[in-house]
Amino acid sequence: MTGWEDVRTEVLRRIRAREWAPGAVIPGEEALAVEFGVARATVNRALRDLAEAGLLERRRKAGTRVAVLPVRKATLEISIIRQEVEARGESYSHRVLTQRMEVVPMAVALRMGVAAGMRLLFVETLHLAGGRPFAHEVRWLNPGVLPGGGIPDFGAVSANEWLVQNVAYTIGDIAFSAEAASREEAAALALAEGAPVFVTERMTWTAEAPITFVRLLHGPGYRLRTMV
Amino acid sequence: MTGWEDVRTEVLRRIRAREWAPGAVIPGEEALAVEFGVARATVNRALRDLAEAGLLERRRKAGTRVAVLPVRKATLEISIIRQEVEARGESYSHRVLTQRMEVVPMAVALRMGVAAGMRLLFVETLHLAGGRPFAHEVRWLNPGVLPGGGIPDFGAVSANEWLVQNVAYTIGDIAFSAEAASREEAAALALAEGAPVFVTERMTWTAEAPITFVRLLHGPGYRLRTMV
DNA sequence: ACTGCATTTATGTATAGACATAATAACGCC
DNA sequence: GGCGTTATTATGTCTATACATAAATGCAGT
Repeated sequence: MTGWEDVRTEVLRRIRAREWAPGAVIPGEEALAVEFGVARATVNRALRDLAEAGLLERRRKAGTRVAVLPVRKATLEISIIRQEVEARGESYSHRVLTQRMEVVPMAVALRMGVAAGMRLLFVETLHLAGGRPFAHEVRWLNPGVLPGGGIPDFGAVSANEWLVQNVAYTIGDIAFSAEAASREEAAALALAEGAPVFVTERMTWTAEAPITFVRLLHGPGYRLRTMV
Repeated sequence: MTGWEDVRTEVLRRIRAREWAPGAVIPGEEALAVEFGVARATVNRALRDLAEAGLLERRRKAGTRVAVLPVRKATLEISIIRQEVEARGESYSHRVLTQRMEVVPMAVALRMGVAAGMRLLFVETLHLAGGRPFAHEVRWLNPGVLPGGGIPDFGAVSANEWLVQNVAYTIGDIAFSAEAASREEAAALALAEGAPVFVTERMTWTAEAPITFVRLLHGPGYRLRTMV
């Protein structure tokens, strides 16, 4: 009955009820531990959790205070396209439209942090849900990171899925935006030119080298949702 | 030198190096604790952290295994528009275009979980960065949750900021999409009709009642970024 | 074989005590 | 008063131990 989640619930209640006002310092861990009749470590676990959620701000010596402007942190699950399609109950397939070594455009070279004029593997893929275009993907891939040296067969497994399973786990960053579809993009997705598309751009690194830059387009109707 | 973060680093290295293959069960906490010369609680902290990141899957009794398809979890910081504008070094201002009690459209009533035909407070706001339109906001607000009963002055503080600071902390969900701007939306944002707009829709609840439904539009050039 | 119960086991969590660390606050010096 | 040094203090983390809990496994009885 007195686990760290109970402590978190009670602290959350006090924040919501404004018993502890935004910006105010709340009692120390020691004091709360005594009050709730638990160990300090238990209070610590609860407060740390709330701090990670952005509701509390903690600093050594300064104590813990209720966040004035709680930065809401939403968590997105970036799933593999096949999973996403299959979760909708549709059958997934994909077609590789282009696959060749190509000189990277300046814009991509800058984002990937490689020298301008460098040749990287360029892969263009159309993802289909139930036979209809679902997403259009353009990807630049650093062949240096591919294990075995050879270029895998992206016709069998999609590039993203292959990378996730075969290249070391990575760090990266993602950006979302809305753009008007270019002529080529519109054609691939069976849309009118200039139609609004949802753009996901993902840059991925290992500790040392850039792995891949992906630009993924979804047509109208696509929604990216946060988890609860 | 042997903190939980060191343990996490080493475990992460083994996953990346495929010393522990995806899907494979890794040694138990006890064994790792002995190997690393730390307490089991320290190993637990490290493994729990990696599990939260989606790289490990843990089940009681079954043990800990390396995730086969690691669902990448990206975290977004949903900041207040004023902060976002000021972070760009531009001056923020906003204009309330409409504010009145209005019968909710069916679509909004369904999402908010209120009865069709109910009257809610409707607020339409234009957010400006450096005097230029930055975002267009449409909001339905449940007046029942407003403390004091009166309707606040959204001309002075923006609705979002006021709510964050004055209403109890809440739960909600967010969805993003790309749409074509309607005639009215385009006019508000000084865009051509049909231009692609980045749409953020946010639904917020307290434990009991719906608080607000927001539809926020950003014009071309807007990018939503994840944190590292 | 099959079903249901008991056993075993790995993770989940709680605890008291200790030391580490960062940052404020207090002090003393010029 | 202003500035640098030291003391204080709240959080951060580690340890050892204990018990809780979920779930897979094995056993027994039908």
